[in-house]
Amino acid sequence: MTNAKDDGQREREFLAEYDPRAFDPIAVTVDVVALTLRAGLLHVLAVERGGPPFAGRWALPGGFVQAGRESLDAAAARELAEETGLDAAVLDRVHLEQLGSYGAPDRDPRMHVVSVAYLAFAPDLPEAQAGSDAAGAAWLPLEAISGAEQPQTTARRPFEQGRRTGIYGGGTGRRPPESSASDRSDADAATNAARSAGRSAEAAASGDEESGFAFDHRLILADGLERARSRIEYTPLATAFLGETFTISELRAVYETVWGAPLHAGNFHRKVLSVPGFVESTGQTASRAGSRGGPRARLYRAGDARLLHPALLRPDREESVR
Amino acid sequence: MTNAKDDGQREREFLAEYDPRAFDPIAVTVDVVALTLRAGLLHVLAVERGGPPFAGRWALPGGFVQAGRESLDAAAARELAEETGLDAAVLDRVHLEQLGSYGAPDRDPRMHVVSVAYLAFAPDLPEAQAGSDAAGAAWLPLEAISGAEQPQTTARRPFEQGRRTGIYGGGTGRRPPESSASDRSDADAATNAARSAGRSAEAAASGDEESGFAFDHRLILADGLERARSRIEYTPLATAFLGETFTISELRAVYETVWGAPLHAGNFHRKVLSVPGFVESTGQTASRAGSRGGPRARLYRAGDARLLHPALLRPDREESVR
DNA sequence: ATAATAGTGTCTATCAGACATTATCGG
DNA sequence: CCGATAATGTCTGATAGACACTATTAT
Repeated sequence: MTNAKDDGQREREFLAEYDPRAFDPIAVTVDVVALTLRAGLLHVLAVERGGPPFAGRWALPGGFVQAGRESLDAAAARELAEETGLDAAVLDRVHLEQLGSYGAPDRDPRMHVVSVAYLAFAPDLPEAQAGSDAAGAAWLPLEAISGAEQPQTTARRPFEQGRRTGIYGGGTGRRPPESSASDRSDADAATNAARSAGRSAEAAASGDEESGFAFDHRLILADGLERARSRIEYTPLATAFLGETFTISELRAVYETVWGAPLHAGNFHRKVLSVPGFVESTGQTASRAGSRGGPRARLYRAGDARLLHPALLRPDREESVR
Repeated sequence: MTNAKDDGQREREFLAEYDPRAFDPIAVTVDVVALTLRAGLLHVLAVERGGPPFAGRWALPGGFVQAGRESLDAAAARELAEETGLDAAVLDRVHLEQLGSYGAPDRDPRMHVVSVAYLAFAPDLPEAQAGSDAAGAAWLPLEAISGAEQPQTTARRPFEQGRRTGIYGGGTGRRPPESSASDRSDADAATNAARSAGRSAEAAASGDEESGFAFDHRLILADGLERARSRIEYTPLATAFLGETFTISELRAVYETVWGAPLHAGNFHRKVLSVPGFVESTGQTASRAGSRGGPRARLYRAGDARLLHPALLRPDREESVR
């Protein structure tokens, strides 16, 4: 199929003449949705923009990809490191994966900017450090931002209201339809990348007034949260929110917080231990019990599975699925 | 938090002075992994490159995003339309979703190019039309390309070897370990976007000799295939490979071809009909039976579900999961 | 002592999958 | 007629979830 004549020659000539500036430029940035658990609440890393556009507004940590010098993954890791002030050792324990790309022409008022978004799961980290071009950085509790990106349940904090029973805490089995599934509920369980790009940015160039987020970062955040909820179903990544060792209860708290729904302690316990490779015992026991008593829990560490089989499926979303 | 003083004024001044060419450029392209079923085999749309780099090699259809004028989704749809020569009516029936972004600095010899990859599911379409900068376009049968991106089963064609029983065709239940899971098997079932970006392109700037694909398009294709296998588990998108109406057997053939494994006809039939919103009856019957006889099958069309609950899980991959 | 928790046992409805059966059609 | 297929029925093992119970700890 290929005329092998002197392709190499022609390619070299072509490249010598190639002018990278011969077209309208599009800038490429990475933005990171970095999630962590602090005091039983999901937090997202945010920076306060130091300069225009959107000076003074919150934004996801991120920045321009260094052309010709780094991959997208490397750029995301670099931005995350700059904004958290963490050394490589700690960053090794942070899970980082690509979320999706956002490229509406008007999502940045300066020019056409394509942002490759990343999703990070981090254990509880020290306070954030403001990077170079940011006025400040902080872990924002998600509840303080908006209610729209919360799960389909009305329960905001898992532990507050009357305890429900059952691993998926339904009591009577399935829960009532509740709010007539907003358009956001079409976010796919497996991947929601399809929704990510090129939507005619509702809140784009003007930022999102309600949340205070710059650009379309509130949309990216919402997609990241939905992805996080889905990821912990099929992967052991919930352990990335915890330390080296942890108890089953701590792991359950991760699920309850990310999903926003209480789970049945007993069933969850048995289920986690039954999934091969999810967690492995350390043989040790927590030095102290919980603040409200109870036996001291055994300690586990993350297993070697990269996928959960069978998966830990979320509470039924039957009605919100159509 | 925002000093509302004269932010608007400062933003306008800033934007007036902003120079989009003040930094090293990165080009942004979209590339489409367009899949279809022809004669019972998965085919991918490919173009033969008309000019350097990689002149004469196969590549995924794609091209540069038009700066400031189109979103990523729009660019992908445009490239797909150009390369297939289809009108908007037919393209409406093609499913298109974002797959992931690839941005290794050396993946294109010309300059740093970030490619946003898309995945398309299309019904059987007429022959492809070569676009402007392509020497030719064709639907390539996947088997002719390489074996590496095939599913974990050794079965290449579902219908060939001795028919296995059971919806997931195990006969004795679980299948033997088979090949010791290559590194590719870590591809996540829910989403494999994490693997997509910035890998230090093994076969990057030199293209992939074995497959004949330019750039890192063979990697993108492999990721697209894995995503396709996963997508039809949790979504009704398998119907996107079929016409307006279809029989359950035709739908089963889609699954068998994409997964590369035979399924049990009876169990599959019952399962599909039991998932709410997957398919809905047209009340009609196929005008003719299959080539080898049998009763005429009833015709269905795609239902209104966007997610399958419960999902149609793939045959057990227990051993390949760790 | 009281209350909450860790961990385990058990029961039931549901479901995946193995297997069987009947009716219908093409060759 | 023969063989393959569509569609349905039935059985079994596994599992999700409801519920109960014991032992252990903090307050």
